[in-house]
Amino acid sequence: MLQYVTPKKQRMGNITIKMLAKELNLSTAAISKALRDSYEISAGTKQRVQALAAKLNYIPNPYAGSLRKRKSKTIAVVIPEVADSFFSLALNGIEAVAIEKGYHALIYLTHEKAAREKAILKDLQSGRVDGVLMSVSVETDTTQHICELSNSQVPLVFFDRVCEEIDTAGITTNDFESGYNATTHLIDCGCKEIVLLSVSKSLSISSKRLEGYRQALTDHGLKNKITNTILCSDAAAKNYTLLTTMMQRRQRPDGIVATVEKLTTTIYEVCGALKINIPADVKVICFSNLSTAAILNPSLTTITQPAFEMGKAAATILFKALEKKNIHLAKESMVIPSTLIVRNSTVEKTNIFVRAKK
Amino acid sequence: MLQYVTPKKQRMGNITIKMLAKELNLSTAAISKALRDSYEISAGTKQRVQALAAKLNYIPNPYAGSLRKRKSKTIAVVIPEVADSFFSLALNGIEAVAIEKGYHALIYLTHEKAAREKAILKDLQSGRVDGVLMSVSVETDTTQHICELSNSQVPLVFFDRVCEEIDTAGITTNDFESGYNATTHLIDCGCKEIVLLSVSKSLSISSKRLEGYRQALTDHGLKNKITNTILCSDAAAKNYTLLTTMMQRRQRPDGIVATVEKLTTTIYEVCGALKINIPADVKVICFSNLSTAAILNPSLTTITQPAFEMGKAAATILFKALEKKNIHLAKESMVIPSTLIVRNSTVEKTNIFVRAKK
DNA sequence: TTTATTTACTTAACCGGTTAAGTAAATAAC
DNA sequence: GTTATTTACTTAACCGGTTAAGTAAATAAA
Repeated sequence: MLQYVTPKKQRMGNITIKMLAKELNLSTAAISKALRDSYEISAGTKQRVQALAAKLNYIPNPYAGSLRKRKSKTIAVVIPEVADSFFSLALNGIEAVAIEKGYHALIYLTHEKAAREKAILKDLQSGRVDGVLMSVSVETDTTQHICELSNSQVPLVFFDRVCEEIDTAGITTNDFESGYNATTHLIDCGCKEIVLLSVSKSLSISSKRLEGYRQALTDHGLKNKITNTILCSDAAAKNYTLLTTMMQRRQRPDGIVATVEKLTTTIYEVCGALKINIPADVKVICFSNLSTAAILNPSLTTITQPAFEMGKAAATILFKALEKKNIHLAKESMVIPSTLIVRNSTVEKTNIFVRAKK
Repeated sequence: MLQYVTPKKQRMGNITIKMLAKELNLSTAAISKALRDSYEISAGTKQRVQALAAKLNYIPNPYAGSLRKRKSKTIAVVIPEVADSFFSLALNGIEAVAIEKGYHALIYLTHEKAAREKAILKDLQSGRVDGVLMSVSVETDTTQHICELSNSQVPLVFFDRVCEEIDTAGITTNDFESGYNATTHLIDCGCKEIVLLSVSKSLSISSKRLEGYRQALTDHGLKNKITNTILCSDAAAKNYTLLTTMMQRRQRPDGIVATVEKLTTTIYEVCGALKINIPADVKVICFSNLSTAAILNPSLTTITQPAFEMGKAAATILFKALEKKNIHLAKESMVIPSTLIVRNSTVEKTNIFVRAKK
């Protein structure tokens, strides 16, 4: 029953409107209109056209329509990488909305390279997409390429890593607060020597999280520690060295705020190698969407961003702009709060396993 | 210096070949040829055309060319989900090759639904893409929609989850062997009551891993245990219940082979809740690409698939087929082996942290 | 009955490129 | 000096749809 009968040799190209027209002795215009259920076509003709189209499995060529209508029904998603919980969840949210709206999503990875980002955005001025969702790369320190995209009438919505110089919508999370809360949590846990690990100086999220961190230290009488930050890189090996040095210095940190997920592994490995106990010797909190945070050794206290929701919100706003004209995108910006989830990397082991939710 | 000077109000649409032609008093054909460096155009004219194109930031409309050339320079990637280490790494590999070849990648998520998969593949018959890379959904139990895509001249390459009824290339890993090795590893570790957790009955990878598991049990005198398998679902909560029941039954398993990554969390949580010690009471090995496997509690023994390489290989083969005609795709199939990485979930804790590689 | 309107189409232009075929002028061959 | 060839283009068709404008026949209004 599940067997598939090989169909008779199919024509080379696909079925076109022209073929339907010839078959039914109608003009291509009539076919086009019949398929779009135009009032100009009689019910009977519509029936015949639609029946034949279904029978021959007619599927319109999307590019022909795109050309004429100057709409591609396609958006671009430009992100630094996809092998990252935050971005893959966000992409998931974006795709969900796109599918629902009948749009297609092109994916582009910058791998944190400004040059790649520039090349991608330049291509996107071609009319290939109706709009762009993006999260800027770590390397991005100029905005000209983004400006040029904006100037060529392509609606753009940022998510997470926004570019504030550009007058458009940005979906962010409460980075300042989160940085503040993460730091305060460590302070509450008794940390005095808190270090912040960043991965960029220019990124909006980095500087906001940093500001939150500094404010928290200031508010809690640790203002003299606010320069306790370390700029990590993209290379895990480099970071391993960097963190090893850090954990061996005279005034060893007793608290770490990691502003990016991928530093988690390195931190755990360095502490493991140096026999530094988490959380007894050093408490660790990470900005992370790792699904395995709860089952790490020890389980990881996180600031968890609403990744899926942010992707969804960004896409929703973009489509709103694509559907209605004259939306001032900048006014559509949103902030969706992150959640601080306390686990064993900042409090003594209780070994409580939380029931999987939903 | 990094300041961006707002450009003079730009024209509505983009620059077209027609505009360049008018400006230079040439035909559109001449412009087109000049831009493609045709021998039919004089050096001087080419210079002028290219200079003006650069000055006005001319970017060709991709859909106009696609329509005429019947090539979209775009491929589709159809995968069950993206928030999964294997697929995001594979996507990464795919994108790397696509970019290099000047192709664009559309991403489609089936969310393991056969209906979504069908709708997507139907759309892809439109000429939207030149080729398709896919990993079938768990629900897929018929092949008609895939046959139809193949029949409409769209080259298709499977990766990981192949569909053997279709005569095309498939990039897989050594699933049988991996199932065999995983099971043998547990047997070597002393397990007698080994259970295999699957997520599908029909998926090629599932059945191969299962066969490997059964062969291993048979080869080691545990043939009577080969029906010790549990079919899990997509819902974490359901699986939690399922596994809780399993771990409470009279003959409790002392070894678990989880054939999918996402079961890891549930297994750890259930064992945690029931105070079952891993690896003392039960040893666990997972098919997984989790970057955090090494820092889990306990660190996780895995069968790690070459995800990035598989994506890369699949894309490479697809592009080969797109560039040269008459490639019999089925003959291009490849098997890239997975790696068994022993960690603390199957052997007594040694608390060795391995240095981050690379 | 005559004119106005509606119905159900067709014609043709258009989207923005590519490319086969044609052509005038310059250069080469005889 | 005449013909053949090459150079450097132009013209026009084409890809596969959409849509503004036109039209013949049927129906409604005057």
